[in-house]
Amino acid sequence: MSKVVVGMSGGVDSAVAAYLLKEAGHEVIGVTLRTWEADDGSLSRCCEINDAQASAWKIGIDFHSFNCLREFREKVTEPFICDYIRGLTPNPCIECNRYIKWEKLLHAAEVLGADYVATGHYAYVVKLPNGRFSVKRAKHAQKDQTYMLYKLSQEQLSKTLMPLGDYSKDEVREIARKIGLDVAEKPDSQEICFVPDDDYAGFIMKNVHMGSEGDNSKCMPENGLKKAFDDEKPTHEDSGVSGEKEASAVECRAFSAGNFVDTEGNILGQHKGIIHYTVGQRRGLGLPLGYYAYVSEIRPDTNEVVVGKEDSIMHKSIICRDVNYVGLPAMKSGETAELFVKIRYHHEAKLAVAEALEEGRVKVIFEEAVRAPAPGQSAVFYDGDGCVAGGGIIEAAI
RNA sequence: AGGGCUAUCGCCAAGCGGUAAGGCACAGGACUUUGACUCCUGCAUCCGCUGGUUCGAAUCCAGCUAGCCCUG
Repeated sequence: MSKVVVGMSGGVDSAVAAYLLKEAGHEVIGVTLRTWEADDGSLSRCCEINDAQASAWKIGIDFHSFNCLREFREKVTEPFICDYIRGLTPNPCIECNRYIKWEKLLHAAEVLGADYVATGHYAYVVKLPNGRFSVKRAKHAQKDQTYMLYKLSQEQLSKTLMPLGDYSKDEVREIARKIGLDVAEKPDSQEICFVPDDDYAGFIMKNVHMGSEGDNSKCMPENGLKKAFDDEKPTHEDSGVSGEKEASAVECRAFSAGNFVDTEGNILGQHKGIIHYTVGQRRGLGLPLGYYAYVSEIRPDTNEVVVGKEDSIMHKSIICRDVNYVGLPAMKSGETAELFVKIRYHHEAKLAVAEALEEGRVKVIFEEAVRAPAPGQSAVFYDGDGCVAGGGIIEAAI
């Protein structure tokens, strides 16, 4: 039997996962990662240590907590803020899984002498005939959690167990009740774990460090912003100027009011600042145009939010970058594959053809136009055996 | 200064004497391990103001006020 570190968030799923592994005869150690603690002392919903520890106690396993406060800020929170400032729509859970949960859990496993890490995801880790590891949707899962896991490395997946693959949520709660876990009826988590009040824009305002004495160039997260801007600009390729100065200008504007414009450039009204919007958004625009108006594009360089009718957010193809290959060996430039692609967590995967481009990019052409692909979100590719790859959406076309 | 037109929910807008459609916006809820989308519900006892005609007016009449257009 193996020694397994189980990442325990404080919720039912991970607690039951720990229980099942113990029942299967493994030596199990519960670990909670301290990721985020707000000013008022409240914890992120992903690291409720007291609940996790209580569950571990009940199950009868060792328990440790690891401090990841700094890493979480550097890898999740600050990039999250920077992305919004750049007019993107980040998905912090995906970054967290790759750079915090798995990385720190594996580190914990190393420290504690464990062979595997385990989580409470409703999914399977599978080893394919081609020798690669992939994550596959659980049969009974009403929700497919593999979308959030596409960025995991082969190394990480090779050491991962997901014991809940064969269970439904109801069964998991039933088990939790049976063994007397206090968290058995705890509601499912929702919203961003470090933004419990569902006000992500408020979170950004609170956690961005505004410069003092009129020094606008300092309104940025403590660090990480420079780095974020050194990456190529995703939607506006060659604006010529680059570097910190421009970055600061763009960034400060992201908090200021600007114009809503239509595709012809007509001014339709005033927006509250770029960070409040995401591509595909309809509510909260305050534009009484007589028809449903959606955000079709966010332009950080001019501080404009482009708005249009539904057809303006329908796109037949997208370009992704930093594609991570999971079940599929890395595609060579020019190579194509017919796959199913999901451009957001909810929603079905849609039939598409992926064509590998240069520099880890992939162009995805859908059979039918998809609704509101948002730069910053991820496109995850699937075939019959689960997740084959995925990447960040740079831009939509057509 | 004269002539004409218009004034109905935050915006647009039906209504044409019988007791206020609709769309957008907005609010609340459902859904939801990201942001969104979607879905459901709510949203003018009152029709620029003041009088008048009528059993009865937002709808007809008069005056006033405001805006728009034309003329000098």
